[in-house]
Amino acid sequence: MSNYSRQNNTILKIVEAHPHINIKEISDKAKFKIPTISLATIYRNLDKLESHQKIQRIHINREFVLYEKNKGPHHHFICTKCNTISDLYDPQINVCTSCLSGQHDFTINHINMNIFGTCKKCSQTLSN
Amino acid sequence: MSNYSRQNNTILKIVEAHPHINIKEISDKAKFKIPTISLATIYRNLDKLESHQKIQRIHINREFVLYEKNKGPHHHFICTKCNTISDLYDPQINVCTSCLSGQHDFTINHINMNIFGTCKKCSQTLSN
DNA sequence: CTGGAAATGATATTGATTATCAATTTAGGA
DNA sequence: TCCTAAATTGATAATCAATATCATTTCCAG
Repeated sequence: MSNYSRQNNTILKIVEAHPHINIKEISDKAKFKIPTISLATIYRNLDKLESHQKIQRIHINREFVLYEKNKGPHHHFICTKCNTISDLYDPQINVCTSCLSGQHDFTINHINMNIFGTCKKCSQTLSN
Repeated sequence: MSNYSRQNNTILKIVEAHPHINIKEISDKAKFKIPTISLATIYRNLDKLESHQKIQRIHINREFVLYEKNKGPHHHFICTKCNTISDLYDPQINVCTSCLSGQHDFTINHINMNIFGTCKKCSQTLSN
């Protein structure tokens, strides 16, 4: 029993098929599969998929809103030259966050970390 | 020689006087000082102050855009119950970030970390 | 089947931010 | 002090992502 509509399944598959994807790209790909799909339906289903924890919405400085499939806790590196985004699962981060929660009088639900810099490829290209 | 306009100085003082402040509050306070000030002027000067590194703009999950005076590198804890924002200068974070930059093949320019959770006060209130 | 709930598509609306442009202010040299 | 060019401002229009509305369609449980 698929509790989800065709539109919903289509959108989920699209998000799952790309490491990070924005609304425009989701919309284009969804309309290729279902030409009549409405933008409102896309927003609605992205919201639903997120609240059902099938996908995650990530925000990079207001400029970018991207979706990715739920990969569990991780962080992002953004190259400010080529705008490439990489996932970071560095265990050091977890060590760090457990330190934090021990040192402060608050309980942590989740941590959102964006690391901005220059990727290896762009560093090499720039040294011309 | 103040290279800055009255509007600019007024806006800077307002931002400096509050730990974290949003556009609406800035606008209200600025209009109290300069009733004819335009919203466009506020946006323009906030942009200018940010590019001159007098203030920093922080983004909390697209919902909130806040301004704060330039306090150097730090991070934010957001209580999801009362929406209070606290600055974090934890040295562990710096240790962590230098680890990161050593372990990956990218150079870090800056790190944006938002920690979401429940503050002490709200934790106590909730245990009723 | 059938009726009510849920989801959709089309479109209008909202709200934050940016763009435009004429009018005003500012700073510096004659 | 006066004058001009550049910078800034205020008012307003335009943009754009996201949300709201609502009639229509789809989906199931009975």
